[in-house]
Amino acid sequence: MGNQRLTVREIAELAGVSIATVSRVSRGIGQVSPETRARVERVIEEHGYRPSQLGRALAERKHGAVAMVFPGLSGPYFSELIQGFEYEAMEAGASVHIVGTHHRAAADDDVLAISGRVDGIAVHGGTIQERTLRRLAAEVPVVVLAGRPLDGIPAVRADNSRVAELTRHLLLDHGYRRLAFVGNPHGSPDVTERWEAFLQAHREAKVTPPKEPLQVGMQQSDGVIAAGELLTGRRHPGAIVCANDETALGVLIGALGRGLKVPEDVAITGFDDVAMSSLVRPGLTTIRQPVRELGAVTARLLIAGVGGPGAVMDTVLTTELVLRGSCGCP
Amino acid sequence: MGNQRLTVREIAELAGVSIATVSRVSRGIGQVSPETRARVERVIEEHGYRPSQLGRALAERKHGAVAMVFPGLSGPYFSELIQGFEYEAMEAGASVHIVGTHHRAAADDDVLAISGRVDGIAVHGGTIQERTLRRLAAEVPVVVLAGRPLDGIPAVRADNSRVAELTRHLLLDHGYRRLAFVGNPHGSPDVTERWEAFLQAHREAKVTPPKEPLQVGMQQSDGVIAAGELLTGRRHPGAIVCANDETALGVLIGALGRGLKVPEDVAITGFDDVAMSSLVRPGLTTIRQPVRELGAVTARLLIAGVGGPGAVMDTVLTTELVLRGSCGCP
DNA sequence: TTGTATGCGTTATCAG
DNA sequence: CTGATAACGCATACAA
Repeated sequence: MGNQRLTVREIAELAGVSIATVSRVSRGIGQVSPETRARVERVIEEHGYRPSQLGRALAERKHGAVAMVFPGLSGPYFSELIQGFEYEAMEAGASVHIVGTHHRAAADDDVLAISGRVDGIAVHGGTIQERTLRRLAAEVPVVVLAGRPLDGIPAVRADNSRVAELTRHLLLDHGYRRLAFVGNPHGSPDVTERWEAFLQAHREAKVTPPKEPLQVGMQQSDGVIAAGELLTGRRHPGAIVCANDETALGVLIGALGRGLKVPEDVAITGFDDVAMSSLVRPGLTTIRQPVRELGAVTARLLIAGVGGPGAVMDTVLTTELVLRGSCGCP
Repeated sequence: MGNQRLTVREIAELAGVSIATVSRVSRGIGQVSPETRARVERVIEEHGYRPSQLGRALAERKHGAVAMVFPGLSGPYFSELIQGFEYEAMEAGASVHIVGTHHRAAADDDVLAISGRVDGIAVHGGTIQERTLRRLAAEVPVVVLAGRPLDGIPAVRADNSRVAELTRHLLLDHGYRRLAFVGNPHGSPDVTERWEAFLQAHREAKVTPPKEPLQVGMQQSDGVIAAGELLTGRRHPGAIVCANDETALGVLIGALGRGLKVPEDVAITGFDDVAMSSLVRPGLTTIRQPVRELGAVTARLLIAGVGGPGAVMDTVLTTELVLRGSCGCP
């Protein structure tokens, strides 16, 4: 198992040609006589020769690989995102590296270290420090995924401002007066924009927003915790706007577990429109973002090559308000 | 953005030393005088020099990278698995590649192609053809993840035979007579073993098992479909044993959606013990497997180096029966 | 302690 | 159409 691989030289020896000819045959380019080609191909086939990606990458000064950096693989959002990225990259013939930061101290170093192995890196918003990001971009093409463009670093993201539309819907169409926001803007550009859109809608509607968001993580368990915080006292908010679907589902579970009725006692909304959101009762009102497409677009951008004159600096994908039962809609 | 990287030669020039000395300093090994070291380190720091992983890998004949091949990133099982693998590999200083086959025709080729970029590959059971697997193992160390060892290829997996214990519990403790099995053994070694354990328990209990499993996929939506198949007629099974939690949750949703009571009208069990399984009502009776650990162990094995004399050929992690409400337990 | 020279596996540029 | 040879960026045995 794991035998020595043969090299061009050995194949050349075996086929009685030069290494240049082997290279031409194995890549299918250049002028080679049919007989020579056939002979070399036979030897290659016989010995299962496969050119070393390493040697090739070194000679071509190009890795044929891209990387994606994200905090962790928790929940359907990141699964979809990575899947979209990976699929698109593989289709384009690029190998895919992943780096989960997992809030490790060494994460920034790991990200910098990987810059020497890839032609481009997609960094999920809020996973590494800004200075690390800048330094990284000085070494290799970078795209910020789910974050804002920074200096010369382009971004691919979804339109978070639609949270304003959702908030208006809750305030104006349903008449809720006291809304809560669940999610931590620190460290997540997405959550920051959603919180800002939430505030913006309050200002426009001349309704007093909560002073602060309820700062919890992005996982379902965090939603359960949030429900505990928000729904204990007798005077709880009429509607809870969550930064993503996973926390919203956690809040939903927490609310139902407390014997509250949704949306009669409390309305709940999310962001993402993950699969589960249409399956729960009541269905979760949310904002659909094309997560998979987000990953795919990022991969395409990275492979096409970022930077250069007239390059795309900011790609914002549209989102869509999805009304289900949890906000009070029928 | 994406500037030219400096090479050893340039740093050597700038520091007024040879490339060998730069290499020694950047690797922190070998004998270098304190003054020289300090001078070189200053130049390295100043210019943000970082040795090319490529050149290094080529010279050391070692990539410092491992890969994991899996069908797709659907659901918490694969998220956890990859996370365990990735975390462990990064801790060990190895970069991580991922390859999703997505049932693509070119998948086998992609897997073979990546063999030239890594020091070892973990292949999830049932994702590529056996002959591809053998061929791959001839080129690079391979570990089968969630499958059986094959020839010289070692495996890391969970103890699926515990499904027999679960099945006995349903047959003997609860007295169900007609059980159904949801899952497609073809193409998944795990499901094959679970189905066999299911049959085995029936034989031991002298109860007639169903002739065939209900062959659907592994996702929640497949469970919903399965519920449609199994729960339409008046005479449905008393208990439904699902190949994994995700389908079980789908069946649960389908059952509740039909107005059936769980477990009174139909019992449902799963496999994995994903987070959601303890949150739903009734709680899902299932078998807990250490998914994350599975990924971690695989990464460790790959990095330690497979093959060689006295190497571990088969690692089976223990599983645990988790009784909750969905089987009829209080 | 430091430097020189060679090799790692490929591609690419020239001659022939 | 084919071959010799120089990069590519680094590590390392060997020499100084």
